[in-house]
This record gives sequence, structure tokens and C-alpha cells, in this order.
Amino acid sequence: MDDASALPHATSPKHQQIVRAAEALFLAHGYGAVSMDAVARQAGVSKATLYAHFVSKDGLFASIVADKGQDNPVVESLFPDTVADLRAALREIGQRLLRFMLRDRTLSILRIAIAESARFPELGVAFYANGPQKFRDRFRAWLDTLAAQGLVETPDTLTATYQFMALLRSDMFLRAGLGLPPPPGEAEIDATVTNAVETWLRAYAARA
Amino acid sequence: MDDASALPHATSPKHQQIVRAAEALFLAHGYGAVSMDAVARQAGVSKATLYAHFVSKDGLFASIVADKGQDNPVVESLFPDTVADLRAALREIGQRLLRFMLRDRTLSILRIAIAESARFPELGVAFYANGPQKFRDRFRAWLDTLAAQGLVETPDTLTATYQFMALLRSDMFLRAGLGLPPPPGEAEIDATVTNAVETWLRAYAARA
DNA sequence: GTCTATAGGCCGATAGAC
DNA sequence: GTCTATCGGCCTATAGAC
Repeated sequence: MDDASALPHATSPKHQQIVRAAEALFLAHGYGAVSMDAVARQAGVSKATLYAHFVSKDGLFASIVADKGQDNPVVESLFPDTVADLRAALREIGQRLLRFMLRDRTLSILRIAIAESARFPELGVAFYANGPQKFRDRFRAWLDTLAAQGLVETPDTLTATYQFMALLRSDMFLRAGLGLPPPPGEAEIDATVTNAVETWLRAYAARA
Repeated sequence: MDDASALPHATSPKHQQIVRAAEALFLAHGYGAVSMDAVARQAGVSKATLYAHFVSKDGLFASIVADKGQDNPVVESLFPDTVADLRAALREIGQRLLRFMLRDRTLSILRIAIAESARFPELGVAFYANGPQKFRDRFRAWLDTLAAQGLVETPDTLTATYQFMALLRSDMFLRAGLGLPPPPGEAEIDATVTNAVETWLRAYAARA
């Protein structure tokens, strides 16, 4: 997003101050509610300096949000080639994914992406590609290896993947996205994962 | 929200023009992106008239959104006391609910509720209560009667309800909420409903 | 590169005539 | 009740000194 030939280098201390401040403010309050004055104040620089590093508010916002969602719960060790206990493996994956989806940071990015999807269509695309799509592809590939080993039975591992993710979200993801109190507790998360895994296994576990 | 003793009557023609204009603009563009000038222009009244009917922009927005989400797909005839074909009944309910959730109007309201849930916390509560919660309660009551008849088997009809709704949403609800192209097609909706019903039946249909 | 100071515009909200 | 006209403020963005 930056023009490296004209704009200061991204490793400059003030640049990083600006990025940190903008990230915190945009994620917390959204695009419209954050002014460039507020970003400059929080970053401890003048507005002119801010505009020396980023061409516009749009540009600043886009460069901030474009780099988000890079972290995700896809850890290779979660998807072992050989599985002794399918139920336990699914629970571990489910716990990891659901807790990631319910993190404040994840929900903040989701809210921004949904709220500004009309003004910045690429936001929705980036969020989906970096988050759900990345997990979906990795999980589906894992299911394919399990299917080849006869551990799961389905002609459609893509649908099985979508359903696993949907069962995990249950209604907690919607409720958390809407900011409904109370926030999900440990017990509720554990129970949702267990229920999701049991229902999914009834549909897709090999009938021995 | 209005002070009936000081503000013009809600049945006034100009009042309705304002409400219609504000509803269209807020749902299409969100709270921050819509100015009172724009509402007045689209309604064909002056800004002073607008402020004679609504005390502030916040008040206008709240009174608009508070009345949304009253329509929902809960139709009593969808939940018959006796069910000859459980699969067919679930498919009919699923088709109805999923198509409702994917309507432009529903998604617009959802986006607004999520985007402005920080500034207007009651928005998220109202959306959830008028939409998902209403369907959830009605569907669960229906499942209870089916369980009493031995058609479904579960000690936890609430979880079974959440899972049915989640399986229907699959990932289409998230994708549509993020505005990702292309919008869901007929074939995709039909297939998602079928897959949801089949997976749910494997988990909860009585083993006869 | 960074600052102070400000241009120029749009915003929400109101005053006052009719 | 409805209008025209306008206020004061905050916004994005920039000019000019250092």
C-alpha cells in the first residue's frame, strides 16, 4: 500500500508508533469513529507526520487491516498423519479453533470486516481467505487422508468440513459477534466442542 | 423513543417519509455513513422538519432499527403436532429458515447490529431476541413434542436446536455477511439444507 | 521528517420567519 | 409544522517553518 520511493521507511520508530496506535483504535472503534487526530494523538506524533507516512485515512486503514488475520489456529502438529483416537483429535482441533474464533481480537476484526465490507470489499475477502478458508483447506486435506485410511466415511469431505466448523460455532459465534452478554464461559465452550464432535462423528465416523 | 406530547404524530405523512428514507439509507450504508442532510434530502423535507420529528440522529436511528426484525420465518403451520415424514418436515423448515437468513434485508440488519453493537448495545440484543431466539424457542418446543412421540432421541433438545440452526448456516451465512461474491445460489441453498438435515437426522433420529 | 497552524468542507443541530 | 439560513465544531488534508 505504501509508495516506498516517496514515503518514509516502514521500520522507522514513528511509523511503528502510528501502526500500533491505528491498529488499536480501528479495531476497538471502527473506521468511522476514529479520527486522524485521535491516531496522531495516541501515536504521539503530529498529524502532518502521520500524513507523511500514509497517504490518506483510507490508505492507513487498508494497510492496517490487510495485515490482520495472518495468525490463525492452523498448526501442523494438530493434523497428524495417523490418528489413534479420532474423537480426541477432533476435540483438540475443535477446542483450538473455537477458542480462536471467540478471542476478542478475532471478533474485533470480524466486526470491522462486516461493518466496512460495503466501503472496503477487499476486507471481507481478506478476512475469509486468511481465516476460515485457510482452516477449511487444511482440515479438509486432513479428512481426505483419514478417508483414505477408512477412518471417516463420506464422498464429500468439503461438506463434512463446513459442518464441523458450523457445529463448533453453534450460536456462540453469532452471540459473541453481536456483543451479547454474558461472554461465553469455559464450561459452555467445552460443552459445545463435545456436542459438535459427537454429532459430527455420528454422521461421518466409519461404521467399523 | 418519541415524546408524544411534544413531537408530531407518527401517522403524519412527512413522518412516514422520514422513516422510509432513514430506514433505506441506514440499512444500506450504516449509521456513520448516513448524514441527516442525506435523510432530509431523500425524504423530501427540510432538516428542521426532520428534527421536529426526531430529537437527534441517535434517536432516529434507534427508533428505526428497534422496529426491524419483527418479521421472521416462524409460521405455526410449519410445526405440525403430528409428523408423518420427519425428513420432509425438517427440509421444509430448513428451506424456509435458511432463505430467510440469506435475504438482503436480514443480512443488512445483521450487519448494522454487529457494526453498531458497541455504540448501541441494545441493537444486538433486539436482533437476537426477535430473530434467532424466537425461532430457537419455537423449534425446540416442537422437538420436545417429537421426542415425547419417540420420533427423535436426545436428552438435550436445546443443543439439538442450536446444531440444526448451525448446520443450516454452514458457512454461507458468514460469507454472505462479509459480502463475499458470488451470492448463494439456489442449488447451493438446496444442497446445504439437504446436507444439514441428513447430518442432523444421523445424530438425533430415533433408531426405531 | 517533524512540527505548528490553518485551510476548506461537511456535520449535527438550531434560530427565526411564515 | 415547515421552511431557509446559519452557527459552531470537528473532520481530512496541507502549507510553510525548521
